Amino acid sequence: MDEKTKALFEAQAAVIKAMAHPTRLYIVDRLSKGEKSVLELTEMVDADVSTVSKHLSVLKNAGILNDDKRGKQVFYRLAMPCVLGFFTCVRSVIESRAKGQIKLLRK
Amino acid sequence: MDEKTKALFEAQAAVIKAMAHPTRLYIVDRLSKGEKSVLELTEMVDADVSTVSKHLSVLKNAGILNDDKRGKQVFYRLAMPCVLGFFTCVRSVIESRAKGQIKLLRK
DNA sequence: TGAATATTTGGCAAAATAGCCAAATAAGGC
DNA sequence: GCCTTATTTGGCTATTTTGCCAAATATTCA
Repeated sequence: MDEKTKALFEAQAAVIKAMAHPTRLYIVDRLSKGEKSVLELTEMVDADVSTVSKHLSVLKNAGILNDDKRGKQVFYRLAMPCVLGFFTCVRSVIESRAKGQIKLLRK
Repeated sequence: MDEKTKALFEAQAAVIKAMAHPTRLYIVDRLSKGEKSVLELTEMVDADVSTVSKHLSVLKNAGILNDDKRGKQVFYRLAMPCVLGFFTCVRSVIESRAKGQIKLLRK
């Protein structure tokens, strides 16, 4: 694998890695309904504000979210709605794996 | 966030996590062209066979790949081609972020 | 049976990640 | 300016992930 290809896949993996966390996935899901402030998200997630803030910055740095400061609050919103397509696929992966396991038991 | 929701997002994150590694992403990309043996993939990836084997088992356990033992070899193939849709989105995330940075410089 | 080939597993050390607390920063209202 | 509220950052430890080597396992062939 040449350097250029390696860099390309590293960049792509970095974006996916940003999504690869239950809390961050949940945040993305919530933001699909519209923008939310850090505090609003913190209440939904039930973790320390600093933890949520760090999750948000991971998603923002990956290019998945945008932020918008208004007054004392920072509102985050989905910059790339295409990531919502991940959910459909991931759910079908889980479903398919579950079905496979049932089949295995029946044999 | 109730327990059920938490479990759901953990399961979903686990699948995405399996994709969140440059080598594994590359493997998925290669397998989109058709099945390959562990040795073939190892040559493409340029890492230890044991490392590649472990990456493959991560992808298999996540339900993304299937394996098929024929003789001495084990052939892996894409079980869920929908994950290929990730690439399109991820590339557009990278492109959009790059454009944003250029804009930032011009201001 | 024994050698050769293909793959997986165990174990370990290095690196990356997560999450909490405390402290710093920023904005608004008095 | 000072107090309150909202968010971010620094720092620390615990946990997880990686990737290599060596060893184990499986399969074919002589």
